[in-house]
Amino acid sequence: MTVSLRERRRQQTAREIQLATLELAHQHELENVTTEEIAAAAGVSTRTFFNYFTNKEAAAVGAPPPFREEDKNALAAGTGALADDIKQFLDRHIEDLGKDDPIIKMMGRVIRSNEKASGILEGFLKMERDELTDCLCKRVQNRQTAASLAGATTSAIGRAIYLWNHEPDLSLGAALDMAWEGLLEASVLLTLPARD
Amino acid sequence: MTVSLRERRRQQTAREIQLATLELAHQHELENVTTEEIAAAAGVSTRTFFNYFTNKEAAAVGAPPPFREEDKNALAAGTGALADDIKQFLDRHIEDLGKDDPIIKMMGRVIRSNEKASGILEGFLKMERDELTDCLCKRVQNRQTAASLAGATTSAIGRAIYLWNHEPDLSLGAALDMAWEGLLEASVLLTLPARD
DNA sequence: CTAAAACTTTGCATGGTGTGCAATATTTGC
DNA sequence: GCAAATATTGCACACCATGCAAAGTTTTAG
Repeated sequence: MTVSLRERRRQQTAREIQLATLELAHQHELENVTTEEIAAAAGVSTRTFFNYFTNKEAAAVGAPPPFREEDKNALAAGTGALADDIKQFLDRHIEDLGKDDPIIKMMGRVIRSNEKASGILEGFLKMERDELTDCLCKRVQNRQTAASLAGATTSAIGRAIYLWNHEPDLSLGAALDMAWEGLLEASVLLTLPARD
Repeated sequence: MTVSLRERRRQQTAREIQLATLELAHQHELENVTTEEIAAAAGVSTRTFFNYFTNKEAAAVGAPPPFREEDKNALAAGTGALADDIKQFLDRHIEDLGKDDPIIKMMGRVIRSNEKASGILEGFLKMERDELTDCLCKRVQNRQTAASLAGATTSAIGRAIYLWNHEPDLSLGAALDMAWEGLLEASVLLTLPARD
């Protein structure tokens, strides 16, 4: 077997704790929920809760799905227009995110109302941004350019999730398309010499 | 007088607490410093510390200088190329930031090693981003475009501060120029139909 | 100038947070 | 099965953050 029973149980417990955290946070706001309540809801001791997550905000955020190696390689080695290759990369990643649909929706609410949680997410996003910057450095020479592209790209994901959370009838993919259009139009405007 | 004695003393105390926090954090890492130590170093009681800031991370971040109303108005009403008007806006803001030079340098270190602190800063930055988005909505029709521009702009500030913190011989203004160049080049690359 | 109103500082009590440690229980590889 | 590795748990402890009430300071107005 590829993963041991132990490993699977660990993942399982971590997920149960995250779900318990998000559900309680959804009902009472995370700040009004104690770690004790979360642990009880997840069926573990308080101490075990802290063996999995250092605090309830980290439990709410969990471990966001990472970029796929294959997608990163495809982006770094791509030969199409840069914008198209990045968009394809984003589409693939958004697809992965969509699989955790309910978790992400609940998380969105928590993060908008909890600074500590948003800081923890920001930490993950920063790592992703750096990862993407390194990857894009293989397509563009200047590191600042790569960093700017990576920043624009990850914040498009952020805006897409925001839109999707606030517009009930929008699919995650459609929200990404809107955010992406906005990014492309912004790029055009920034390169324009004179006003509209 | 424009501000009362009370108000001036409040600002003063807040600043003393922030400085005490940053100095202690600089020596021992913020997480190893207790609120009690910070309060003692700032010459106030622990309870008073909490009357000013809800936690030590907030004390480290303090209250970042806001955008100037005049600059926002100039940007919203500007008639030059959008890129030029935004750059001018940024230059003015960076000038304000430069006035708190030592504070920002110390803060940078704290924020890079403390998730809670970076979440609090992220909260301020989000407010600035939203402010800028509203402002740019007067120059561009599509809100997603404005949001994308605002995101790219504020993250250029972030990258400039990062560069300035890591390259000893770089002025804050020069760092902004580098980050800005990166953004412009990224914009060109995103609008290019085929590969370089 | 003074007295009441408004606000600030402080100590104390209290309950939640997060870690180290040691005992107990479970899984794994042999 | 059994020993090694890993997980879970209770307990103790230090720190964090808030409410409250008493004491002190600044402001305002007569």
